[in-house]
Amino acid sequence: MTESEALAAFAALSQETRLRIVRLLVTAGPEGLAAGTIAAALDGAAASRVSFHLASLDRAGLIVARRDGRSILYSAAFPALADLVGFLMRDCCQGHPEVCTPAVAALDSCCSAREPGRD
Amino acid sequence: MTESEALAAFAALSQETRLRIVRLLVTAGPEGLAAGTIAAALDGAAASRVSFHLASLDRAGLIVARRDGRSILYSAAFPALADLVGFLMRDCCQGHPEVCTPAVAALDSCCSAREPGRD
DNA sequence: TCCTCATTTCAACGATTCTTGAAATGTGAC
DNA sequence: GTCACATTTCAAGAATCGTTGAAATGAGGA
Repeated sequence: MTESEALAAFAALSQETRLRIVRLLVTAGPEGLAAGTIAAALDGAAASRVSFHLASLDRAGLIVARRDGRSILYSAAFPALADLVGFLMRDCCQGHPEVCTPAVAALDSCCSAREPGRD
Repeated sequence: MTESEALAAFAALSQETRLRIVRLLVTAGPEGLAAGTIAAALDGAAASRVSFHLASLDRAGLIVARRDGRSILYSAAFPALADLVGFLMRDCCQGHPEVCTPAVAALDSCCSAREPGRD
């Protein structure tokens, strides 16, 4: 994870609609949700608006898209989220790395193996 | 951590200068660094510019300020960072919470006890 | 008290971002 | 092939944010 990638990721998460989408997809799990389902979950937000934000999250690498019939399913990019946490917390426990480092590593390995789709 | 607080935190982290400041303070540990030291570490950025971003990070709750003589020392707000991670990753491991939940909890407890200053 | 140093506040300009509605694309059903 | 549906693309307007330099604040030393 480079600084540019982290900046793009944080910028993506700093917008209300996008943060809600990411959290929705994080709890939805690897299966993901269709764009229309996401729009419906967001107080029936306009399709173009949701699409704009989904594209933004995809560009930031935080979500992954795959087509399923007429729908497009979006799911959280768990490895990217774990990387982002690692980027932010790296070296956070000066003098007590035995506490923090394993936690970051656990988050990373927890999520890195759980991505569906493109391998 | 509310959604508003998380949004403010991510917005704060989505700016290059601010992200560098936070990472600098995360690696600096609980002692923190003076505003002038931070400015010097940022390619000698203008004092007003650094001050603007420090104020922004402070408002977002990501850093803590304390006066030390003529200097003002800033340090990372480790508990807030851990909370932010928890907010983002909550319920991330559908079906395998035994991996992710302890990692989030470890990050949280790792950092929650290590804050200097205002108690 | 006066001076110097560290930092913050202020005002103004330039740049980027979000929303909306209409039109276009791509997919499956008849 | 045509229709209906799900989603994306496009253009335009309103709002928010970052940088800069100058002036103000606050703290310590002579």
